[in-house]
Order: sequence, then structure tokens, then C-alpha cells
Amino acid sequence: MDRVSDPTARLNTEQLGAYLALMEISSLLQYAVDEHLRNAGDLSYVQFQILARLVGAPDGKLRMTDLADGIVYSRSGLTYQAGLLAKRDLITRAPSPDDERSVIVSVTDAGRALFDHVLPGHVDDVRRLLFEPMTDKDLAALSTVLGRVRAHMRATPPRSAKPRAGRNRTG
Amino acid sequence: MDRVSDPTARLNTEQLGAYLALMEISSLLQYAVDEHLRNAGDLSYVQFQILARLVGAPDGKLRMTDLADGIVYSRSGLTYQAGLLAKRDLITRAPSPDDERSVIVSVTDAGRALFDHVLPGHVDDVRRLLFEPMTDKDLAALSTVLGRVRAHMRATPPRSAKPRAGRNRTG
DNA sequence: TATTGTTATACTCTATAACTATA
DNA sequence: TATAGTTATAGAGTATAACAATA
Repeated sequence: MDRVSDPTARLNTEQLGAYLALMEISSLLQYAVDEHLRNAGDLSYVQFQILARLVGAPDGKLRMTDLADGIVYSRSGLTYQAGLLAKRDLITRAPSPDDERSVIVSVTDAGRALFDHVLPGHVDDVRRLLFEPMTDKDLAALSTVLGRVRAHMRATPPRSAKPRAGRNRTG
Repeated sequence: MDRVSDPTARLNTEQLGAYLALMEISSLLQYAVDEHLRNAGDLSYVQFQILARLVGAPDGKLRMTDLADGIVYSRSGLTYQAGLLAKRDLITRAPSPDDERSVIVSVTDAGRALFDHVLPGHVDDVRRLLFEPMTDKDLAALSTVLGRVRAHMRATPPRSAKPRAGRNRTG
């Protein structure tokens, strides 16, 4: 009985609808965006995110660890994706001078060029699919809610709270 | 110049933020929900969706094609997932009497039982992560916007409009 | 010919564990 | 010991194309 939320509670009709709509929208959007990135630059969404972070970083450099944070991956998954990008000379990797354990990832000119090449279509997809049907009020409302939810999720025990014993969530 | 949307347009700061928040939220939610379904019932999200549709269908029966619609898959992907569910006796498959080409999928009692077993924790995850931080007004606003966006996406040329010649989306 | 579905196959991605090297 | 990252490996999921059968 030390649960924060009550597992016997239901979702009301409006909640259920919103949940399903959210998942459908993000799924369709992801699909569309993925396909565009693949066609336009042979990039997966994850690879695009890596490039985006690097392009937005000071000097176009970040440590592997910094890249991993927020991109959901395991470190080995990031190594794999970074390996693909490096093979195409879109990024380079070099040991950090400060901490020899760390690896500094840098976008190359080719990486920036590809990112710039792909970005307009990406943005266009998002605008066309997601924002086109919204009014300014819609956008403002959406921003408010999503911001709140994101903050809540980030503060919520990081996915599954494994350390806790006796997780009987389905009883 | 026959584009509906202008590819040179940018996303403003608020749009970009909302887009990133949406993707982060759905990603985290998907991750959490996926993990729960896996732990509680050894089900992937897709398998859960298949069961959910069947449970909600008249007589617990649907054709493969009906199942495929909306679940983003290729038909072979659906066959694969249905195969996994059938192997566990959670569904059965039989040729349709009406149209011998079609396959009718039915939930078994075991399938219903597993779905019922897993549902409360699933719902609880969604409520805890997504709806807990929302006010009633938030929910109402979100529903409105998402509903509009979903309708727009469904009406929009089904992902990538391949039939169109000369798709230069990244120029 | 078009539709429904399966199968074979190849590929991508992800996760785990073992490992190296530095702090 | 803890941290940063890689590698090996195995498994899940997906897509494509070829196929069979029915409409």
C-alpha cells in the first residue's frame, strides 16, 4: 500500500482517447520523419539526433557520455551508431586530452553539410504534419501541457525503478 | 511550386520546443509501457495492441487485414507477431468462411486472461506518467489539439506520397 | 489480375556481458 | 573501485520479394 498511484483506477474516456491519439501521432510522425531522413540522407532518426546535438554544441564536439544522455541508448548502442557515422566521415572520434578515458566526438564538415541538407525537409515534415492544423492557441496550450508532462516524466523515477523490491505491478 | 507547404519556412521556438517535447514524452512513455508489458506478460507493445483490438472486437475476431490497418506494419510483420501469439495459444487463426483468402484471428480465453492481467499495470503506467501532472483543463486542451492533429494526419497523403514524381524535398 | 496471407531471407537495431584502459 | 568506452554476440523486429491460393 505504499504506491503513489492507485492501480485500480481507470482512465476515463477522454484520457484514453488522448493517450491513443498521442501514441498514434508520435508513431506516424516518427515514421514520416524517419523515412524522409533515410531517403534524403541515409540517416536513421538516432543518427540525425546525434548530428543535431553535435551541430548545436560548442565547436561541434561532445563526449560519448554526453551524447548518450537523453538518447535512450545503451552505451554499446551509441558506439554502434557512432561507428556508422564515423565510417561515413560524418563525425570523428578522438581521446579527450583532459580525461584519457573519454572520447570526444566531433562533427566533420561533411557531417554539417549533410545535416544542413536534411534539415529543411525534416522541419517541413514536422510543420506539415504536426503544426499545420494548429491554431496559435492550440500551440500555446500544447506547449504548456507537454512542458508540464515532460518535467514530470524527467522527475519520475527513471523508468521502472528497478532497485525496488517486490514489484508486483500487475496483481 | 505546387507544394502545399513552404519548405523554406522555419519552426519557431515554441514549435520546436513542442515538437521535441512530444517526441521525448512519447519515447519515454513507450519505453516505460514496453518494459511493463514485457515484465508483466512477456508482450511487446505491438502484441499488446493486437490483443487489445481483438478483445475490443465483436466475438473477439478480426481479419489479418483489419489487424494490420493502423498498426504500422507490413503484412509479413503482422504474420510474424501473430505467429508468436499463436504459438503461445493467445490467439488462433483460421480461414474465413466468407472469403477463403482471408484469415480470421480470434483471441483465446488465455489471451483474454493475459490481457486482463496486464491491463491494469499498463493503464497505471499511462496515468502515472502522462496524466498525473495534468489538470482537467490541460487534458481538455490536449484532447482538442491531438484530435485535430490526428484527423489532419489521417487525411494527409499516407506517408511520403510515393506515387508523386520528382520528390525533391531536400533541395 | 487483384487481393490475402505466408515464407525465406537479409538487415538493422538493441541489449548484455566481458573486456581494456584510465581515474 | 569506479568510470568511459569498445567488442562480441545473440536476439528481436522489420522489410522486401517470391510465392501460393482465392476472388
